[in-house]
Amino acid sequence: MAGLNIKKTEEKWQRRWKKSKIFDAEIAEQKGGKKKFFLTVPYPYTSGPLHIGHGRTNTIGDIIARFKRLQGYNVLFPMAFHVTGTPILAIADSIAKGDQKVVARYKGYISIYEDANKVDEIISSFSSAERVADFFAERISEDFERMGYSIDWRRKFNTTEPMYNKFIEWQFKKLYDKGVIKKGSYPITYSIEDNSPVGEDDIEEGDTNKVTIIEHTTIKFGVSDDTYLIAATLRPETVFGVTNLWIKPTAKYVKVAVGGEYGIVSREAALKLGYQREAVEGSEEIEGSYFVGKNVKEPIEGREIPVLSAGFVDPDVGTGVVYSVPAHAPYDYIALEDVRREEGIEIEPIKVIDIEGYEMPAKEICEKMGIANQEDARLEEATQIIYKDEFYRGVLNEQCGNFAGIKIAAIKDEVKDWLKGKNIADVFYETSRKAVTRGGGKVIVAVLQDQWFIDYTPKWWKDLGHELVEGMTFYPEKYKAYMHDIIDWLALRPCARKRGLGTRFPFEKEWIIESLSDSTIYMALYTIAHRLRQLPVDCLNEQFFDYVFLGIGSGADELAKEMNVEVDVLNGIKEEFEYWYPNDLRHTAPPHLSNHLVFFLMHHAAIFPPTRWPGAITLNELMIREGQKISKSKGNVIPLAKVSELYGVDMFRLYCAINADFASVINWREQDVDALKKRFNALVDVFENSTGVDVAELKEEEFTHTDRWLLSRFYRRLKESIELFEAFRIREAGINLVFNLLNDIRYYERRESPEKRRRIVRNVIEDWLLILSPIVPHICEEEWHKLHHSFISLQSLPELKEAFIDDRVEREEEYLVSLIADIKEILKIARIVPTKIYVYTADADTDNWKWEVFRAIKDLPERDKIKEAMKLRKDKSTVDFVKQLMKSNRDYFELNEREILEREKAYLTEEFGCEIGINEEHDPKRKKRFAIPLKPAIYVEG
RNA sequence: GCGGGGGUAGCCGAGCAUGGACAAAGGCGCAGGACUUAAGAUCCUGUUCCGCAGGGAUACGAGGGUUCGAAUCCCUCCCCGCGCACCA
Repeated sequence: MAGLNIKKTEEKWQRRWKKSKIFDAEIAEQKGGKKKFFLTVPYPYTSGPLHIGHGRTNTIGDIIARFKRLQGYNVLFPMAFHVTGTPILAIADSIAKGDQKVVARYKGYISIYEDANKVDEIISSFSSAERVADFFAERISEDFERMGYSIDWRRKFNTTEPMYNKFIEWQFKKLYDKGVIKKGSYPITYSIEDNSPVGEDDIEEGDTNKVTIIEHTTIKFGVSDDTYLIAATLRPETVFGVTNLWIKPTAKYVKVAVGGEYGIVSREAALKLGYQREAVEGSEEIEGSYFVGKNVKEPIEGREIPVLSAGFVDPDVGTGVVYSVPAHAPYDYIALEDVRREEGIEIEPIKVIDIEGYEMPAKEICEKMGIANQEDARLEEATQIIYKDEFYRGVLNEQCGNFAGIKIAAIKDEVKDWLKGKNIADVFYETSRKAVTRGGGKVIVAVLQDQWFIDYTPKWWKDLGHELVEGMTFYPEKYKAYMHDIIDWLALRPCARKRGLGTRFPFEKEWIIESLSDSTIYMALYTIAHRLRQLPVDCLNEQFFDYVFLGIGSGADELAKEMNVEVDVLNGIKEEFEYWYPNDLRHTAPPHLSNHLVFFLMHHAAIFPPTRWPGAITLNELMIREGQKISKSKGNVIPLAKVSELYGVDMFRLYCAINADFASVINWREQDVDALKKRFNALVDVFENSTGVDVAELKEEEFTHTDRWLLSRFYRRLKESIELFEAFRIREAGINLVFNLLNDIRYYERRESPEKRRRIVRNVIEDWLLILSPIVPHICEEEWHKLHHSFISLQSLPELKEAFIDDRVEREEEYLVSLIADIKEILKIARIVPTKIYVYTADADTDNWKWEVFRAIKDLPERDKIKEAMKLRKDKSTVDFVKQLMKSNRDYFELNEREILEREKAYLTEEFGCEIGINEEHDPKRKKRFAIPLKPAIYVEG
């Protein structure tokens, strides 16, 4: 390693890059200016330190940014910080309250960056959310500098500062004008005890066993003129076949007032209903048994049906009242069988769904599965089977009036709407399973009445979204189709909350814009953020952004006057936006697809004209460590801040680039890291050993075959790598540039000598360093400076010396390698110590015909080859030859085998330690005839 | 349930889109050798089975199919991750 201190080298270049401001992106001069490239990765959320997992996406982003610079683009790669939302606030609150767990965790985080004696002082400042955010934003930006990222830091901002608020307000006004900001009710999982919405993280086992919201339909069954038993169902279309109600006799029921009517539901359901509908009042409690034996009026035709008792009814699921459709519901069928046996009540099932393969579906499935009582757990399974079969294949029959003859899948919602329209049915939300919060509070579904949301359903919007996606590049490509699906699926999205940090909702100030909704088009702000800083924040009103981003309004002069700024300043801002936008590439991770990315795309589609739509999205999978997810609960987090010290930044970057393709998860394994480190060190050695060589020693006319071979490999690999880079196939490019080239060099060195290797590497090192510099910029910068007084980070790709790419030279070497392998194979199997090795080429005097035949049939399909060959030379040995030829699967490529062998005779002699005979007459075992073109016959004497 | 991705040698992991050169890249591990006083590092060789001549057999989750030919295409089955919204 020649004493190169990697860590110091990295720091040195980071310092110099920063000092020389080489990554500050400026608008290129109009004439002869470079093409621009604007690349973004998601801004980090500043609730704590980042770890190596976050490092992958950002590193890939930087590699792309650097590659684009190398390609001659004027690159803008900015960064900002995300602060919006509840987590940072929650952390600050916990620390303020003295929550010891949180305090301990944050002390740990602080001590990653600070001396032990400062920790207490800093943690005490963390009772302010702003301090938390600022502290980590500052540290993260240092981390990023230490990762060698080529970021233009002048444009950084965070999402709670006034400038950003103004920008977000503008965005929401634009959306409001499009009519997609709406207020309405919205079901959500909710904790009664905590009196607040709960997400997956708040629910016990919420991450492993998800709780979703299920929409039930409630149906009213008349007890008297204004009082109803309210049954809940998932299958409202079966209401035509109802024969009775089920109720749990031992459960408590409550009469509640809903509107001007009274409904009877279980006590549990009454409570839930209170969170879902307006003006629900409970009154007296009634024992379930009170209703048993009474009759109620079925709502469609007004039939009188009995209320019966059933054990399977759970008062905490639905309304605690179930209507019975024994023809189609296994539970109902079995319960009714019990009733018949025990009480002698006969009730005929009413069949309402016709489905092939069943006469009476519920009855038949129970008999088939051998289910005989209500306690049988398989009833659930039977229900599922019937439900699915009937949903997809079943058709409503003549019992169902206008709905007869239509598939359930197609008619279900219509039936529901019809029932609602007749004031028979309503909606009741239930959780998909019984759940409690981590604190033990019961989780129910509440309906938020005045929730603001973004309505993504309008057709014009979805159409625009699809159009935008269609015009974009995705890598990996599969995500494009996926994105189309997501756009179709996207519906309503709540966009404001009552709690958290962020921008106040412009139309109702007690709401705060939720954190994903405020991170959709912020890339536009990067283009001008540093310039906006110079304006009073009050200037940043709707007219201002309209003018800068959309070019609309009453004109620059008037606007500038209103803002009290020079027109030039205003137009300078506009010009900068117009230069940089659109965002040419957004690089992020697949988990963002169905949330952030789709909003990013949809909001661009809605707000900006097509010329400002993003160009491409690339996504890399996440990083795991030793096969495990990286998480603080697993205790396997490596902070990004430690990368430099533990592994070296270039090493880390190389690992990120090489270890897995974008589409695969990277596994951070120490074993692999060590292995890569050896390779990396070998690479550095090769560089170090070559930069000192005097260029004057290199005379092209003196290049030998092996020199030319290595040069050919070199330039071929460089050329391939550039193409791979362009296609974002960074892993393959990196492997080519490091592993494969090192192997070529090693091979060369064995054939030649380390001294010659230095010379030849010196000949290509500049191009090599250039193309490798996006991945390992520090070491490349260091080596580059030994040869030039300029930053490699600012260089452009030179014209590749493609003339060195020489198929013939490489084929010749390949030929030699395969010959040596064949000889070794023979020596091994025959266990011979050779005294002399005879090699016979296929063009040796008598066998001249072989090349002719080879040439003649090279382009023919396999099956015609023998026939054609026989036309040329009628002899059985021709058949054998062609068969052999096909088996060996050689490309046709003409080489002068004799010449190669003569040239490499000394090498072969040295390799095998014995005399080599080329095309000599001596052939005691008659091997000569086995020679085929490009594969000589061999005879070993020992 | 909806959507999507996988299963490759002792291990990790390429390749499968465009079927043939795939006994299957690369790395790790293991074995042997060179170098070294030694260790480490580095380099070379080997690492399914059989074969005293460059060959053959079996193999890419399981089972079928298409094909002259399949890790690669089609079907069925088994098994394993992931996302599903108000959460950054």
